[in-house]
Amino acid sequence: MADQNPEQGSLNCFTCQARERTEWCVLDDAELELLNKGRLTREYLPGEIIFHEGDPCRGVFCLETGMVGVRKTDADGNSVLLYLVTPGDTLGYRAMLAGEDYRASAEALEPTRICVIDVPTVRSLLEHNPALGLRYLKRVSMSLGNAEEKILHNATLSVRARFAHLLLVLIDKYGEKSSDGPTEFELPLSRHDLASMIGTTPESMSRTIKKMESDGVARFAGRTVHIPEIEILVQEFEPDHYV
Amino acid sequence: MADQNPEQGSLNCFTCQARERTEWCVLDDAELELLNKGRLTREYLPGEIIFHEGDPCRGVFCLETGMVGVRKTDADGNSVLLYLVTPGDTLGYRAMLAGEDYRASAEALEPTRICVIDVPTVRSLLEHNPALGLRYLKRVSMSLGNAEEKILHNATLSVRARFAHLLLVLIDKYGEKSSDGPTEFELPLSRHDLASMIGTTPESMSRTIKKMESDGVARFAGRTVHIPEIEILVQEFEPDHYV
DNA sequence: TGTTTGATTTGACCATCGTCAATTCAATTA
DNA sequence: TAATTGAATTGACGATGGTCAAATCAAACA
Repeated sequence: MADQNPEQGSLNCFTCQARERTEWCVLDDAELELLNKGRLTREYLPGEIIFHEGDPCRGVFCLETGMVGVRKTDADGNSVLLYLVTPGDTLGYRAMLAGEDYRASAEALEPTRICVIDVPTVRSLLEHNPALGLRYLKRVSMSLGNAEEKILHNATLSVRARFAHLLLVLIDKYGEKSSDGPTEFELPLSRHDLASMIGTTPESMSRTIKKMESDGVARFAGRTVHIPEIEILVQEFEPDHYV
Repeated sequence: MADQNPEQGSLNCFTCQARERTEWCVLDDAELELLNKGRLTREYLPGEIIFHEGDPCRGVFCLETGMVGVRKTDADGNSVLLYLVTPGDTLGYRAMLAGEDYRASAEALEPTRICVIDVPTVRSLLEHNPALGLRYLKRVSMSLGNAEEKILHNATLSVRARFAHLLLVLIDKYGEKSSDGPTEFELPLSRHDLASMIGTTPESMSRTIKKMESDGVARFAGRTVHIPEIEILVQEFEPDHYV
């Protein structure tokens, strides 16, 4: 794990660019001071583990730059990639709020700069500012809604439909927001990780991509994806969706 | 929907038997008064819908007696049964806390008695009592952890292993808590609903049950299940678990 | 430029599981 | 008791998608 490096990025919570996009936006100056004191900045290189499934919760992580993947692995080594965490997102709050050990692990997928806020600080802030709790409640509840949707999708949709859905989500997050017409964007993930996001194997992922190309739904060159018509992708996911 | 029936069950939040097991246990008398005022009791017969996916959130439901199933259904009519809600559980809080419409529907599976607390009341309580928010945070966060685990299980385990796991969960909730030796208990669900809890079809459910019987793992007579040795069931779910 | 290494793709195979249709079972009612 | 109804089971079939092994590709490096 790389050491703290105050040269780049913001020096503290007051000047942090990401703050307005995080839960902390509801804190007043005194509370920000507390937050800042309970804070420690860390840097990770791709592949480095931020926390492991089963580890006791160390606090809440605020991602400043880079990208983190949240994975859950079973005894046989099978795993799913549950979340991609990007700047402005918080990480590790589920375990903290549930009062549990981590039930998933977090790994840097790119060079990543993160602040860790220790458990007592977060707990104290939560106990004194109901608005912060409400913020987290909203976040966790929406996340639960998404997880439940994923359970339904995985149970009822084909690999191809799930992949179409994943592409739409990734476009929404990493691509330009043109709702129709041709779209081009960069996948932030390897084939292996794409596969584990939709609960399938790299082999099936490959074949699905190939089939989609031959059907003219999308073109893949390495991590670059070209989609001639977004609407076609939507119909892959919702067969009865009409324009 | 049956009308309010004050003859049976508790008359108000102060005398409610279930209260100590709910989030409301952190409220003081003044807050309980408010809760009680924002409350309305309803009764439902099996099959009756308490709320529908897409409906605007009406509040938080407290289950006093009976049982409710929370289902999520897609455009093609495929559905999964996400939760079984039993007395002392709360229902519908996810949508309320996320500030969303319901993203699943709730249906009475047995004759059921529920209190509804309207949105403004819950919101007011949450804004003034951080402890209540923390309670809900814990509940939603643990629920999210379980949902994420389910995503992993559905992606990596066979129907049979998932069913073994479901049986263990149901035994833990509805059976006697003997950790070893023979166990007998009543399934609270039809074959169809068992299937939709693990994301499969009634046909596959039937065949899985048949296979488990012929393997001596369990015996099924209608809704009565007899398990000669719990540990065998655990091994179905975790093949490398050792005694 | 050749080599190494890991990612990706392809091929071959087949197990699991979903689908559809028919049958059996069980509970309720005429 | 016979008839009705919906749930559960069984059979037959095939598609989807997983597994394993081999081949190919691409990036980093000597």
